[in-house]
Amino acid sequence: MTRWLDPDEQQTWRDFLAAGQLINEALDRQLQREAGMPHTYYMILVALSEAPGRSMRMSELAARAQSSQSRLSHAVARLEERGWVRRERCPADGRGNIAVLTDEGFATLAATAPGHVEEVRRSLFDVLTREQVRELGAICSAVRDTLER
Amino acid sequence: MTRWLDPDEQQTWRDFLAAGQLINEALDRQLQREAGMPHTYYMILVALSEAPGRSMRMSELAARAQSSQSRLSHAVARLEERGWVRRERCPADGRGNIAVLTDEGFATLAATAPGHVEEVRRSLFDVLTREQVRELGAICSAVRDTLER
DNA sequence: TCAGAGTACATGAGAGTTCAACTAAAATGA
DNA sequence: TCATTTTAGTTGAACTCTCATGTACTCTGA
Repeated sequence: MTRWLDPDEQQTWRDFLAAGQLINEALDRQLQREAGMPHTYYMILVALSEAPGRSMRMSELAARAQSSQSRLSHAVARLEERGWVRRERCPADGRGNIAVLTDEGFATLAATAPGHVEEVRRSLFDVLTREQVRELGAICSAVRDTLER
Repeated sequence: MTRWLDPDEQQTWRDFLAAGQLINEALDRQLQREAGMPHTYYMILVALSEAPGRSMRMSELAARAQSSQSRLSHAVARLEERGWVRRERCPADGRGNIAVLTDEGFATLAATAPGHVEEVRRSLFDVLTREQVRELGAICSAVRDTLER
């Protein structure tokens, strides 16, 4: 038997979907405007910028940037065209590729980060109380732990 | 001055993004598998199914299904090809179009809903305590109220 | 009553995503 | 050692989304 959502759950679910979408749209619009890239590309640059040598194997990068391999592959191809990332063959594993954040890529990131953080605050943190932020953290981390296997 | 995220906020933000994406991916995969449509299309069918006469003006439908007008227009075109939705001219306003859920569309929805709800529970509600669900509801509704203007 | 502004929706191009191949290089193991 | 399997990554096609633009209709006010 299907366990349908009761009215409260329905409401929560719809608010959850709406909130998530509103935030993602705000992020995408802001980054598209300021840096001409979608949020998924931004996450890739961030992940690279935090890696030692600002470089990472493609598959690890996909995991860190929450991207599928295929998506990452296409995305890095675009980022490479813009000169923000470069690909090198992996010496240790002939199958591997290493994505490297270029200086230009890093500069773009540095220039874009403040506006992005501002948008993140505006759309999420400024809306919530400290307590709610804490709760949200616990909730999302629980979801993540469960769904990430 | 940029108000950077402190480490806790960083963690919350990343968990938030990851959780949202995991849930959306789970939804999309499930619906693609079971009904051959993305979640956005499903939301359109749901909105229509709840409207009087299972029909709605395009612009109102866009609002209810959290879609841009353009996206909705493309989506309804596809749904029409599959015979799940039909478009009629609006008698009261020559500019308007009315989207109508067909019987086939309704049947598809009815057939798909149980599996979808199951997925929603698996990815969100079953993961959280009652209390967390309550908190999440308040949080998302606050975000929604703020970002929807 | 009619010109101009605004609204409703569609459409086409460009960009991103997904999915299913496909290539090439390890790893496995008999 | 060699055939098989697994892993890493890319690619192309089909699809969706966004953005800008276009078309048709309605509303407004002089």
